[in-house]
Amino acid sequence: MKEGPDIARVAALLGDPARANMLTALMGGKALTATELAQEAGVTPQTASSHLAKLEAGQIVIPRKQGRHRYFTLSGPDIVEALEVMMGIANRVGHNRVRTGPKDPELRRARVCYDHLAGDMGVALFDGLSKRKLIKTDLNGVALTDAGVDFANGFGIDLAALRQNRRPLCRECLDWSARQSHLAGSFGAALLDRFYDLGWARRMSESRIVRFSAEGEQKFRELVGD
Amino acid sequence: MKEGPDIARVAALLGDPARANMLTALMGGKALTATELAQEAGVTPQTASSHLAKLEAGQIVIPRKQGRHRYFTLSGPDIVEALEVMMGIANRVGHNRVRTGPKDPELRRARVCYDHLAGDMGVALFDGLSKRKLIKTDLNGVALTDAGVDFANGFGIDLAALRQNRRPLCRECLDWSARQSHLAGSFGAALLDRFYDLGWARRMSESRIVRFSAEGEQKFRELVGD
DNA sequence: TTCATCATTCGATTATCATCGAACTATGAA
DNA sequence: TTCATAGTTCGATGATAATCGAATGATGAA
Repeated sequence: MKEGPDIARVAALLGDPARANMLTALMGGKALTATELAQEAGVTPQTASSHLAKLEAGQIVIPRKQGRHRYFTLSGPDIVEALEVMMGIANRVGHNRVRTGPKDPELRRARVCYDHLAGDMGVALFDGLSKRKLIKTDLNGVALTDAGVDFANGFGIDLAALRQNRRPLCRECLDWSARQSHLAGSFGAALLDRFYDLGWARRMSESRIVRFSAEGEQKFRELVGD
Repeated sequence: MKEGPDIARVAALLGDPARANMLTALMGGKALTATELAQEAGVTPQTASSHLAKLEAGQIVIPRKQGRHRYFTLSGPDIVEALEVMMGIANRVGHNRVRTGPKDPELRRARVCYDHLAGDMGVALFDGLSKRKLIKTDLNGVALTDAGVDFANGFGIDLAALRQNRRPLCRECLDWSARQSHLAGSFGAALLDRFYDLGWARRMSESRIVRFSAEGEQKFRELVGD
């Protein structure tokens, strides 16, 4: 006992409902102000301020001052990873929130998972790219095929730039709502960016929902080979 | 807000020091009894029982009754993953436990990370296999090379059997003590098993420490090309 | 059966912490 | 300057939950 790093301190910081709501909101990838986070968490600004001070002291979030606002972001990809894993666990053991709001169906359909597409359409994307043999999955994980490289270039994705990053190009990410994998990694993020740029989809404000336009969805269906 | 699975409930279960200590102990891979876990956590049996009831209700651990003992194990690999990620975060932000016991140096040298080798020697293994080009790391992660496959067969590892499993063969796992990657996945686990079988090393009881014999260490050094 | 050990339940205590009202500071706009 | 908004600090309140002593049930050993 008394071995190693202190998990409890980190876990306790994620273990309060108000803080968990804030962090989940920050998984959207956008920096949010203290008041926005207070609303997300459903608490008063005073309470939110106290929570944010704790999260900041624990180096879970990083504040950035701009004018009279303070914008908060998650302190690193490891935080995202931790939240993702815990969502997977919570989903597996059936720890869903008591009230599932009206936004729930849309969320399960298409949402942003920090920077890539998740939900049913995220899973469809993964399956579609696999079926078209643009990505392949083996025991070592997911990888882009030669055909996939050609596709990426044709689709307007600069693979060379992505490779600059230390981050893996392709990564599986367990989708808590669909119980299947969707595509993460820098390639997954780049795909979603292209969907935005092409006008196929856009982020709903104040939410993780990704809404596709009619044409956008049709193009998407063609892409995944439906 | 009010979207998705309830992270907070899971995180709160991991967020108590006593429970975190218990779970860390279970990362050793062995099933432990309630009293053993009470000792690990540094609390009385009554308190431990209360914690274990909570963990069981939250499906974080699974009890198995045997005689008058109750043996507990982690409920799935996702729990291990969550604990690992949180250790990484805790280490990054410097949340180490206040008292670092006398076992600390040995732990940092060689310990079991659920089922594979971690610590300095775990990192040395990863580096050694890379240098000998038995494994390779690219943007898609770690993979066994052709030479690596030959090596595994010669070393007494049944890759065909490992492939039965859905689990990835090779996986990087961030070592919290060395701040570098060591080798996880079913191949990583199989390697450690062989070290045990060959008598190179053995598990210390009541701890995650892996202790190498003198000859064992020498063989290990040859293996990693020192 | 009798005894010892493992584990749980109950009850009481204690400490921690989330919460919010009120007051205060800081920044920007008019 | 004056006003409005963003955010924090302080203090009080209330609820939750961790802890352990004592008692109870359950299993195996003698």
